[in-house]
Amino acid sequence: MNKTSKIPVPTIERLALYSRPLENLLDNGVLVISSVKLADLCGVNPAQVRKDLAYFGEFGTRGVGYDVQDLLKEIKRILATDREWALCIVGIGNLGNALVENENFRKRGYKFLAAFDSDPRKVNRVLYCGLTIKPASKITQLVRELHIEIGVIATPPFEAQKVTNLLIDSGVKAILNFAPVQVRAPEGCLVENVDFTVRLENLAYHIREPL
Amino acid sequence: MNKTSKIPVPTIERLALYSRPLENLLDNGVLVISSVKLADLCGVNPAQVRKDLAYFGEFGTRGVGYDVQDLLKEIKRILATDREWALCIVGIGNLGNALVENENFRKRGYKFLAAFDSDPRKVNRVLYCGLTIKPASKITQLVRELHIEIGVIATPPFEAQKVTNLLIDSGVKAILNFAPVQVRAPEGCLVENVDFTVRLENLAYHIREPL
DNA sequence: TTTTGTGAAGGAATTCACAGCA
DNA sequence: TGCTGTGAATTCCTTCACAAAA
Repeated sequence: MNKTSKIPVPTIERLALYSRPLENLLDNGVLVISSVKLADLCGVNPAQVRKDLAYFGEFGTRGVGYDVQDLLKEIKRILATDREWALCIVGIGNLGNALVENENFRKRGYKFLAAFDSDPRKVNRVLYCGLTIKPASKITQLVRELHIEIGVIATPPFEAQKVTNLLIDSGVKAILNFAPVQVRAPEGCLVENVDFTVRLENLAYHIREPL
Repeated sequence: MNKTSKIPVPTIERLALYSRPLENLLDNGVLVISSVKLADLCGVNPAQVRKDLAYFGEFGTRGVGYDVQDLLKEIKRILATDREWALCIVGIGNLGNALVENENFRKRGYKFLAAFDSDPRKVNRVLYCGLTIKPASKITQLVRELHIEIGVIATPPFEAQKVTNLLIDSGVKAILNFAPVQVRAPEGCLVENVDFTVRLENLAYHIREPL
């Protein structure tokens, strides 16, 4: 039975959310958790938790709850975070540097195998994580050689679309874009645009004086 | 007529999205834009654009479209980005530094007035943007003195909830949290959790080999 | 009894399709 | 004619409420 095609996007986002407290519970030796408790930890409705999980199988035991370790393993399997992913980053400014050095990515299996910048003054600099910054002209070659699957963009906005196209032509399957423009992907390639100012504007709207 | 209470959250997010290409259009001397073209630039449905805008008034001209300058002004008024917002940041690691130095925030009126870190080695360091890092013990005092409205958190995860509580007690109205934990806000205070790894896991799910 | 898994109900957001106006 | 503004239809997601199972 393949239900994959009808799974709501928000469900996927929440699976990632559920895995965070589950990791803590596992570390703290908690063996079993109910949908009510997990929901509470994540700030969602308990029925939501059960329904989200039920899309993928029957992971719980009625009258008992979910085995923490099993559930975490299942979620990781579903999200494919039980394996390593090959990433590259383009644009090593303050933000790009913070991303490439970020331990959270590494801990979850997201490994940066290459870092690019178009600024000749940055090329050949060695990053704290050990990577050497390569010129943007090497993107296609290295993405192919290293089998990079996800490209992270932290360039200035005016370069972001060009870099996106280049990465996609080179074979990456998805783009995580931090440049403050909406980049477009040709069909078949996935793009996530992360714009911090959009989040701030959202907050500002809700706390501002009413119109 | 106050429709504010029934406005969908996604509508607010999209208003921020619409404003980006509108700024470009304005810079390029484009005077008028149709919902179809704006929708195309943002990757949404044209009816969506019209409906979103219609929640707040009648900004367009039938048969013509929307005046770019007027529309942008209206959106900025709605989102309250036609004024300045006082921010502080807690946690000056790589990411915190990248955020506080980020020109995009400044350009949109989000001004960091204070930066905090609990690491004594960082305290008193002067940042590129001119701010001096203050000890976390000064949070309450400075947030009050500077009338800081939004707190940005870029601490390690285990400190994030404590810092959240402190900021809220000190009077901030909203929190933008970059620490990879879901922080909880007591009632009345707004929190946005931005977790990059959640975005990556979302991408990974969609490009992985099917289960 | 407790808690899952799930059909049904309810609610929310998107898209359609067209009336209304320039 | 061309494009907005909007009720109606549709789609999508969440929550309820309870049967089934341990």
